[in-house]
Amino acid sequence: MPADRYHHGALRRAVLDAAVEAISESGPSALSLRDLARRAGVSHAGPAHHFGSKEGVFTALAAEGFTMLAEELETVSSGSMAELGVAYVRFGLQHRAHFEVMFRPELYDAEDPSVAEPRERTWSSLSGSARVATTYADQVSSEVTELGAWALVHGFAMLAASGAIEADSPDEVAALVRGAASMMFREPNGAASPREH
Amino acid sequence: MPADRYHHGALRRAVLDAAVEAISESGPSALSLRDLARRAGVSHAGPAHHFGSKEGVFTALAAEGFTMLAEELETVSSGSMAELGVAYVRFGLQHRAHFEVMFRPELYDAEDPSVAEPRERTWSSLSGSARVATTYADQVSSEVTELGAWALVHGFAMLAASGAIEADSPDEVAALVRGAASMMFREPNGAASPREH
DNA sequence: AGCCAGTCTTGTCACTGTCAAGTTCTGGGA
DNA sequence: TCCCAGAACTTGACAGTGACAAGACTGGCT
Repeated sequence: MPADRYHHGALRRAVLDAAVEAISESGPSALSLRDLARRAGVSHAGPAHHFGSKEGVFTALAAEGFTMLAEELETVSSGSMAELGVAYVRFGLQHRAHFEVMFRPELYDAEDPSVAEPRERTWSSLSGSARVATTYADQVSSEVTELGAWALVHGFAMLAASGAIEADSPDEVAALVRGAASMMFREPNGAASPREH
Repeated sequence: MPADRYHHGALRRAVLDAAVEAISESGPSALSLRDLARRAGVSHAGPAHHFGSKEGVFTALAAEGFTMLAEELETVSSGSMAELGVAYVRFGLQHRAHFEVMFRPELYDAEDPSVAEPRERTWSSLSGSARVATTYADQVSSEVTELGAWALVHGFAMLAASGAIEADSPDEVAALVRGAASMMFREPNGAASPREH
């Protein structure tokens, strides 16, 4: 459908894509509805009309992000904590724009069902795997292992996304995560573990 | 020094305190220089004049935050990874405003020496402790243990600060961190640190 | 006394998010 | 076929923002 029509017809997608682009360029705090409007070829109030407000745009982005992440984690059915962690971090690097919004809850409406539902799904993937991974050995409470798993993985993702970890490629970060996860959960250190000396 | 003088005399501190207050109320992205000016009892361009720009205010806050954190960690000389983690997370909860700015590098000039120097100090506290804690047992590379330690601790701090972890008191979070750290680093799970080495 | 570098103020600019009111389009009932 | 209710966008306006230039005040030095 041509861009010069009065009814854009695909404003929602156009705005969200523009938002991802804009956030990738200069972060979520620099996002401007008027800029989105320009990128989508629409009048300055178009985006706000469709999403209600700026917060509405962020909420839609967060919902989309959590949904993608949940699906991503659910395909990693190996049950290995290390592989789940790798997937989590990989997602953070691959969809940086979404990821940055998702974990900045003051930007959007975190209670909105479209966000809360997939967020619960990602959480149960992680905590479920952590529970299984430590059934064998430990006397630590399950709360500790589950939250510990999430914290480890989330910390890696945050540090990698903020540039605090200097790694040339996502694969390098993945190797780090794999190593740390198997260290914490005493999983067999698997094929991908770092080369031994 | 009276507040109605032309030369305020303590504008820097007044603005930074106002910033901490404002951020505690509604997050860093809602911070407005003009609001800081009002809180500090100063004309609308006062803060920007002193700090150069809004980024300058954030840079000063980040510098102050990393300095406090570095000193905090350096007093935890027990060498126990668990206790370092507790201190890290406790700092994040106690100085939430500073903490939120510190790990949002797009807000400030992360290369500024006033930020970079204390940031290096906190990092070496953490990685040093991680290195010691795993001297005994592991065959994992030191990069993995050091970054793993940081990620675990940072992840807890982020999740706690963003409200993702429901804990009634900082002490509860501290207990979680202690548990997860000793799980990962195989430290004795007791309250105190390993005295031998 | 005279000056001057710093400290803060005033005035203005382009830009932002939101809202109310207007315009244009779409689909479906008669 | 006509028409019209309402959805999809636009237009216009408002208060608020960060940045900058230019001015006003201050206190210390000679």
